[in-house]
Amino acid sequence: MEYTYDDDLEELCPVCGDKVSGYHYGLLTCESCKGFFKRTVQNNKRYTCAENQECKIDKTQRKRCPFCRFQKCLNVGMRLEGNNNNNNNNNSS
DNA sequence: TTAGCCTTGAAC
DNA sequence: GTTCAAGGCTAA
Repeated sequence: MEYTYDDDLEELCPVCGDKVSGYHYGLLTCESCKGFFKRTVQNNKRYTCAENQECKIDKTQRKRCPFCRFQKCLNVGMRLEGNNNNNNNNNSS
């Protein structure tokens, strides 16, 4: 058995770093990001970053910066509707 | 407002 | 008929 989950594990959200529950919106994300992304996009939520929109999204700061969290969601390639955002991510099956 | 769990629908 | 994903609802 190899315990290589020390640096980065494939079973972690590329957004917040929580444990993924499965494929959501085209990416492996956690239930939190799923509900957050849905609530944000489906309700046309509008957040504002108090800094430079470059906050580091972690499991502790993700709740502090919903704007940067949502930004990262799109940055990793999440899409709710037929929104096709051109973004290339390194993901090989 | 965020996270989690449950239910329903679609695809295979 | 079964499996996976998305959506909805509830709880903290």
